[in-house]
Amino acid sequence: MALRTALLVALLEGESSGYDLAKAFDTTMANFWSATPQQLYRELERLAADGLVEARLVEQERRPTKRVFRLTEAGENAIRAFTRSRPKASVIRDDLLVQVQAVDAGDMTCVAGAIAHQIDLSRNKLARYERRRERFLQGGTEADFLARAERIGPYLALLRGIHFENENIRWGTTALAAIQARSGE
Amino acid sequence: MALRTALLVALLEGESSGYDLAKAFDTTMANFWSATPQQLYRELERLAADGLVEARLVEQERRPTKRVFRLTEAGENAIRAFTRSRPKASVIRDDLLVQVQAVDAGDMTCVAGAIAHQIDLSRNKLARYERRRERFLQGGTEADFLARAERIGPYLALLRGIHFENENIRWGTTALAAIQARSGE
DNA sequence: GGAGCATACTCAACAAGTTGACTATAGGAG
DNA sequence: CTCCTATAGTCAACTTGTTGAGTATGCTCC
Repeated sequence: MALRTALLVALLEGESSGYDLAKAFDTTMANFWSATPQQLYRELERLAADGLVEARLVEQERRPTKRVFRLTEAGENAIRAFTRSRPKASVIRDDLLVQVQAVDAGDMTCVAGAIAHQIDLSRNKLARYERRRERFLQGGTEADFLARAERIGPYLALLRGIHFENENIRWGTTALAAIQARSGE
Repeated sequence: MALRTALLVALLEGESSGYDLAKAFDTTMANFWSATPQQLYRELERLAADGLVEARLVEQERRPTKRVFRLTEAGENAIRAFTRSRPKASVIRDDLLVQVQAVDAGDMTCVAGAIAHQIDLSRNKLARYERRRERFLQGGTEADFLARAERIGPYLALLRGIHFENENIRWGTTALAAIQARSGE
């Protein structure tokens, strides 16, 4: 039942269609919540049935009609209630780390390749995050932003993504060097 | 089908019962793979049915008899094959970050409490990881260990956990300060 | 003018993960 | 002598998450 709240929280950014949410999830929430589009559509149905979101049809000029969803008051209350609950322990499942754990019994070259690839992905993510961060800050300092902005949650969550990807790159570099030294290339 | 490989990799440490694996998962794999005991028992059944692990009963002195599982050659081959496959994108689901994203529309004091709690947990984990690290190094340097150890995978995976928890603490401290400054104390 | 791509979904089937209750043995606390 | 804890599991029901296919509109590219 936790995808529910992740979806509700995503709708804090304003009303949005399932399709848009699916994309937004990829960019803004992907750091701390993964979900496929199918999950979102299904859960939005349920949220609407439970009255936490409201749907309305929007006809568009040169595109298919879409259904946009908006938080109801009940939805906002659910978010408040959620922030008062103890967060469940986070879930992580990372194939790459399983490969690393098994590296000595496996194919070192391939695992090294996988780490290198991961470093690349992290660099790209980091670049996107930094751009997003600059849009938040608009030339000011972080301290300024945190003191004055209307909402700081999305910025703080983004900051975590930045820290995370930085660490990914740092760790990856160390691990890659160690494995390459081993496999004797 | 990826819990399979995580389990096989856990069995690289030596034969072990489902119960032991459940605990080992908590300490050594929990950094990058979460699973409940029930999942492990069920998956071990399947692995045994598929011939990737072998089970045997071990009677004990003052405890219930247990079934210990050991990798078969087929299991070792499966691990090798896995390290050659492209790792699937990692999955993360973190309630705490959802709360942070929603902090402006929620209960700031509670979210701050949740972050503080998380920092505590991370410090504890970190302490445990550092102790494990020292057992690996046995007084030597990291470079030495990485050059000479029989297996470096478990150490590198542990290192990632250490980096991760360090970052957790650093980010949490920043986020906590920002939120507390906001909620006005 | 057909192929592919982006938008905007729906449906069905299956796989994976979670929860709670239950069975047993044995040790120690009070 | 009962309760609590740790070991060592099993079973069933349920919820979530994943995958693949299918529908429909309209744009652009060649």
